[in-house]
Amino acid sequence: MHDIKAIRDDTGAFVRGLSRRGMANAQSVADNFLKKDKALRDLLVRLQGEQARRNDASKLIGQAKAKKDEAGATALMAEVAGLKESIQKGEAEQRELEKEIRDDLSVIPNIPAADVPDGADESANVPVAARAFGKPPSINNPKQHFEIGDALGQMDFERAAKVSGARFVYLKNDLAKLERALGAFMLDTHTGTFGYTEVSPPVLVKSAALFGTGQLPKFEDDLFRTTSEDPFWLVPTAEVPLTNYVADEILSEAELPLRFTAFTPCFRAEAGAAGRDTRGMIRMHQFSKVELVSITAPEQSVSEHERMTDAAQEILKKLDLAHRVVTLCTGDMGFGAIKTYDIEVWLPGQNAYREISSCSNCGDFQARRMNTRYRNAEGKMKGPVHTLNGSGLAVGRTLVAILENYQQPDGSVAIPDVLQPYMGKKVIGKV
RNA sequence: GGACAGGUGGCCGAGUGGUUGAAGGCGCACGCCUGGAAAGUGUGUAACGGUGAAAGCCGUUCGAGGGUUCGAAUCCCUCUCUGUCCGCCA
Repeated sequence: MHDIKAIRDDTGAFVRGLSRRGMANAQSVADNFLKKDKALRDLLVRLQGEQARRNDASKLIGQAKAKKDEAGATALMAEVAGLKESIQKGEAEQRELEKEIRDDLSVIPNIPAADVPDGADESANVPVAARAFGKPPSINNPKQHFEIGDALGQMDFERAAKVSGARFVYLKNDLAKLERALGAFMLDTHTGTFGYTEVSPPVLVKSAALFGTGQLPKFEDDLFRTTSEDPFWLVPTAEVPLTNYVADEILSEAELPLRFTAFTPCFRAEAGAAGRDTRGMIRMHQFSKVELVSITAPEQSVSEHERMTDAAQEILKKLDLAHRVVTLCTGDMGFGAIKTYDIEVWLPGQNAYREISSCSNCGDFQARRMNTRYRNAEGKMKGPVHTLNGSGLAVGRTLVAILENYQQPDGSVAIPDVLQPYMGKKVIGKV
């Protein structure tokens, strides 16, 4: 959520930022805000003058009554009665205008950071050379993960379709255990090496939480929800409950940054993704993910973003999986982000790098929506915090990457060294 | 799901229609006192918005939203959250 004052004070920056995102009518969008903002402030000047007169008169009425000056009181009451209608009308107008501004504002995306490359879509994303890791392994006739899983008899899409429909899967035996092992390994790394606090959060949340992180109101179609009047929503990512943990709170500067990690299922309707990644586990309605969230002071967020990306990459490094990192261009970034790194892991079966993590700095955008602020040590209010989130990592896709990168000629799958203690074995074979 | 009790400033806690943005306490800041500290003592300590060069002035806010009234933290309605008990239950 943008600060209307920021739009007023530097309209040019607002328009340029939205234009870089590909919004064609950014200027008229800004003009609309300026017009409504002016109308609201003009209204407030008038309304507050009337309220001040009413308040003064009401105090005088109290004094007159205390002195038994009924005539004086009656005269004052008559004066205030005239103001009443005008004030009530003005207040209704004020509510209406404020709601309009908020509703308009709530669907405007964040402004990209200065160092984010311009571009319309993913083809304009820019690799971060210094973050590249490893080389794709040479594998003869590599199989895709669903072929491997099916041959092992431990990955069953047919039965999942019978029970739940498309985009669901049953994992069994060692593959089910591998998912659990990955979650534990990722959590242990983030808590042990990077100081994140492990959290087991709710995965059903109220609408306000999804507004806070920016999924609502604009992206309702991507979400699953309950049918109740006041619905619960299934979280599309643990970013939602982890970030909203601090919603409507005033934090103290000394406790920042806060770092949370959680291993949860995620639920996405994948509306509009028809025909994409229809085979295998790449794009599911339900998948598990280890999420990273940081709440920081504004001046900390840029370095925290690098640190968070380091933490996510560390998982892939320990698993010895080749990957690269790209800076998303303006046209490919999510709604709330000012800058995003995507981590893409090599999938031999697809002969391609595929996204396995996305780490975003959201600046104060979510903090404004959630109303999360902080005070300094002297107790002075410093304003909204910054928030960041990243996958550390998508567990389902990590499992896919392990199957495809560690596949053996005999159809078995070697278990990466760091996971062997969690799995209690070195190879996954046919049961 | 049912019953009852509650949501007041950074925290605790008074306050049931009138000069209350809110007593008192804690905490915090600054000063006095002290060799230094503690104790004691004095003063000050909300957010958001409007206006203004600034000082300041004005408005709004006592869980949220409506309403009654000249005037609401105080009365009415709706919602929400918390606590306790009952029911149900992994």
